[in-house]
Amino acid sequence: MSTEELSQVLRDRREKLAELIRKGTQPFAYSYDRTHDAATAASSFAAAEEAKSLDADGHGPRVRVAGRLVAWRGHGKTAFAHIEDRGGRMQMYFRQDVMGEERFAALHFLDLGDWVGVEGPLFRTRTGEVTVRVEASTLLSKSLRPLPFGKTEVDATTGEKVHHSGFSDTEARYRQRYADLAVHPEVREVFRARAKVVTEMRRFLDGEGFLEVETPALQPLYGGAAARPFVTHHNSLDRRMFLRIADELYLKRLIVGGFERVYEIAHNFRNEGVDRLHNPEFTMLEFYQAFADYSDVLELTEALFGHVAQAVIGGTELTYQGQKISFARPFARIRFMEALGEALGADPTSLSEAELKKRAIALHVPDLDGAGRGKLLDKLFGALVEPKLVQPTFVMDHPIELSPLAKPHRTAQGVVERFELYAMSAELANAFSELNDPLDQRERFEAQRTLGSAGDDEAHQVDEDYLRAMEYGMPPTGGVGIGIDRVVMLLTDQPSIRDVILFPVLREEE
RNA sequence: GCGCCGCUAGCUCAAUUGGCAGAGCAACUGACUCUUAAUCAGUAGGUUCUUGGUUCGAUUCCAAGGCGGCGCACCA
Repeated sequence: MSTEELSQVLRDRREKLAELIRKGTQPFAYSYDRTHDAATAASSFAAAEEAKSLDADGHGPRVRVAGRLVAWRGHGKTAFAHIEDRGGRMQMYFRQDVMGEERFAALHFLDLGDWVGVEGPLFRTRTGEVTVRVEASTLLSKSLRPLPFGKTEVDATTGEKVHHSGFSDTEARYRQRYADLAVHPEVREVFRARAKVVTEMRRFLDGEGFLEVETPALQPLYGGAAARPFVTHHNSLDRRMFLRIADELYLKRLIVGGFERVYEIAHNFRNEGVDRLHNPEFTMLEFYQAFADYSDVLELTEALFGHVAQAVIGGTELTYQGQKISFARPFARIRFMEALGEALGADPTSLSEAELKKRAIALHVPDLDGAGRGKLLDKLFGALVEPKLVQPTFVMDHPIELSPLAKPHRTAQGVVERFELYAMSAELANAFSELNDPLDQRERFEAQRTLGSAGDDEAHQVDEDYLRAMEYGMPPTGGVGIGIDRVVMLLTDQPSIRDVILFPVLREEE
């Protein structure tokens, strides 16, 4: 793009850059040797005050700090500014009589968004803020495009932060996440919290003796969930391949192989709609424990949630979008059929398929064409019970038709040993006593194949290799999948899954 | 896929019934040696998402399209 085509603000910056280069300044430095970040500088000054080691002018330790220039207030022969680095914000005080005329004049070439390094002693201003009395400043990288900085004011009476202007266009914030992050420290905090969630899940499972593994994202057959896949092609093998919709079947192969406790934090890909709770690419934790059933892994799931909540938000109580939610153990437990029966006013097992369909139609549940008994039960549950599940609730023992990979319930008819954890009316986790009878598994696959040929494009595929693995012998196993993005949404009070994924899927720009 | 809402300066937003497209912040020029939404004076900055239509005249009305948000559907 030629200079003439650029808007005025962009042109100004390029002209400044050209002028800097003419003056012999390197506008894109190679490195900067800093001694402190904003946080360590502030604490070292506080320590010096405590030790009464400030000099006669009130100066504490000398520091070299570096960061992005985020605020500038010029006052003639002095100026105040803030830089922001990993440790927070740090104020700088520039004086012509301290820096000398030439260095002070060079500040004219700085813009908000520039990366700078400064050096000088720390002191406390009249208003009490720890500040660098800048003796020398170095431009580290010139910003050629203005960042959409807002301004924040602290309300004198309430003490609350008031935001002025700023960067609020959601589309631009998702597309230009770098700018969103650059001007919104609170967005950076969300993703720090996300990293902590993942770290703490690992720490918890490692502590329980689980082995972290990696299984294929590129799969010859997809499975482990009911979803449409992304299809791709391997050129040199000339073979169709799928991006995984789940890692479940691979993890259970590893259980067959003798790893008794395994887990994976995996990206799954599902070729489906995008909304507040769904991104086509998302992150799931799955873990499998040999010799355990779903009751055992339910206990483990509760403990894991407790551990993560404690580590990330310091407790089990939180507010999500204005609603108080408690992750204090034990979580509520309801049986799928009982909860549905209560909502229907009739035992769903005693209702015929036609009767169920009539009920669904009466509730204006759409898209019932070709829905079998399992799907009808699921639709009715989704319409009648799910919206009520705001507090963490384990929904137990689902209809067998819905769960082709789960073991039949040891006492109840027509259901499997399965639980899903719900909170804020969204599914957070899904688990079963894993089906380990290869003959039963084959029958379930065949039933899925029938559904598939009847037009259900989410029906499970028959995975012969998985059946072969199970024939070698799979120990009784409990397995759990947890949607990490949704857990992060909850713990960080974010309304959309896009707010916890750095680069969410969007349509093409323009 | 359907419905509703939105798209105007770098950012956040105005614009009467269809009548010269404006403000705050950012930018630029100047003043100012403890400010913090610094202040004060001045200047500049526009493909009003795109295409087409109606009209003497369209940011405004109509049609189609694009992108986004929300809701619905889909997502066991």
